[in-house]
Amino acid sequence: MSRIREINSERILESSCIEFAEKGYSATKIIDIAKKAGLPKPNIYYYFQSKENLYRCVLESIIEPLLEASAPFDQYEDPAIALGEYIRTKIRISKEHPHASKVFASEIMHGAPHLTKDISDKLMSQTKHMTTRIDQWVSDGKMEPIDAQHLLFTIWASTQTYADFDWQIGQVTGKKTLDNHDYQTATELITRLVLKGCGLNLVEIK
Amino acid sequence: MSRIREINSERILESSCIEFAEKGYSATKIIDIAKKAGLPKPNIYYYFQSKENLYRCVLESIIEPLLEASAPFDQYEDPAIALGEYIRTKIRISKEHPHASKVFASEIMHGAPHLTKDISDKLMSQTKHMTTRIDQWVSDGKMEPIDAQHLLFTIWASTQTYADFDWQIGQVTGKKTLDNHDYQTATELITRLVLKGCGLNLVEIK
DNA sequence: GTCTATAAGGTGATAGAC
DNA sequence: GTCTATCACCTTATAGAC
Repeated sequence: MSRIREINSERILESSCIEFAEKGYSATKIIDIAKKAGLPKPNIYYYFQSKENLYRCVLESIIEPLLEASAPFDQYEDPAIALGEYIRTKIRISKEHPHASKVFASEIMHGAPHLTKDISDKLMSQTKHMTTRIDQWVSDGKMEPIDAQHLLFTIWASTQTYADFDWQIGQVTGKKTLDNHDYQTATELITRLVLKGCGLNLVEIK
Repeated sequence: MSRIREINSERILESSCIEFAEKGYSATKIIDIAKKAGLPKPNIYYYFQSKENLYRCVLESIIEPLLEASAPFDQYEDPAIALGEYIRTKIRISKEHPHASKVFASEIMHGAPHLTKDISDKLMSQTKHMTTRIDQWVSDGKMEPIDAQHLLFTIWASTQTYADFDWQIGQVTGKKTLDNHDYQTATELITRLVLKGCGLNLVEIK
C-alpha cells in the first residue's frame, strides 16, 4: 500500500468515526466525512467503496480492544484483581476510543444490523468465558454467589456510559471533557461497588 | 378532541415510538410508521405536522416517568430505602417503557439535538437535587463518603442498560425477552452493589 | 490517483379530490 | 376528516476528464 493511500485511508477512518458517533449511521453524510478529512467526496468511495463498508470498518476498529479487555480474567487467579483490572481496562477504552465506543453502542442499541456473525460469535464466546470464570470463583468460595451475567451487564453499562453518554456527563459535571482525575474517580467508584458487592476486599494496584 | 382523533393519535405515537427506537430518527421512514399504525402516510402529517414534531412528542413521553422516578429521594430519610426504591423504579421504567427509553438514550448519545432547554433544565435540576441529598446523607454520617454524581452515572447506566441494550442482553441470556424474574434479579444485583458499596445494609421491602 | 459534474433513487411534505 | 397522486429536495454513487 502506497504512503498516500495509507495516510488518506487513516484520515477518512478517523473523520468518519467521529461523524458516525455524533450523528449515527443514517444521519451521517459522506460529504461531511469528506470535508472533515479534507478530501473530495469521490475519494471516500475510491478508498472504501460504499458508505456501509466504511461504517463496518469503523465498527470493527473497536472490536479488537474489546476482545483484549477480558485478558485480566485469564491473567489473575484473584477475582478482586481480575475484576478490578477489567473495569480499569473498560474505562480506558471509553476514554481512549470514545467515538468508536459510541458507534458500537449505537449499533447494539439498534439491534446490531451491521455486525457480522463472526464478530458477534467472538464477543459471545468471550462473554461465556468470563461468566464461567466468575461462576468458578463463586464455587471455589473466592467470592460471594452472584449472577455472573447480570454482573457483567452492570460493569459494561457503568464503564461504557462515560463514552456513550458523554453529553449527559458533561451537563452534570459542568465539564466539557473529563480529565484523568475524573476517570480515576469513576474507576474507583465502580470497582468499589463491584468488589464490595461481591464480598471482595479492595486491592491496591498502582 | 374527537374520539377517532384520540385513537389515531395514540396509535401513531405507539407505532412511531417503536420505529424510532429500533431505527433511530434519521433511518425511520414516515411510511413505515403509517403502515405500522394502519393509516395512510398523509394522516401522520395531519396529526403531527412533521417528522420532527412527532419525534419530539415521543421523546417527551418518557420525561414524566423519568422526573417522577426520583420521588424516593424525598419520601425516605433512610438512604438505603431511598436508593433501593430509586433503582427499583428505574428498572421498572426500562421494563415498562423500553422503546421510549431507547429513544431517549439515542437522543442523549447523539448530543441531545432535539431536547428542549426546558426539559434539559428540569432533568438537571432533578439531578442537582439528588446529588445534594446524597451529599447530605454522607455528611450526616448515614452513608460512606462517595462521589454522588458518579454514583448516579452508574445507577443510570446499569438500570437503563436493560432497555437500551436489550439486544445484547438477549444474546447473552439466550432469552428473547426478559421475564419478571430476570428484572427482579437485576434489581437485586444493582441494589446490592450500590448499597454495599455505600456501606449500607440491604433493606427488605415487600 | 484525483476530482467535477451528473445520474439514479428515495423521502419528507402537500395539493386537491373525496 | 381522509387519502391518492405528485412535487421538491437531498444523498448515495459513478462516469469520465485530468
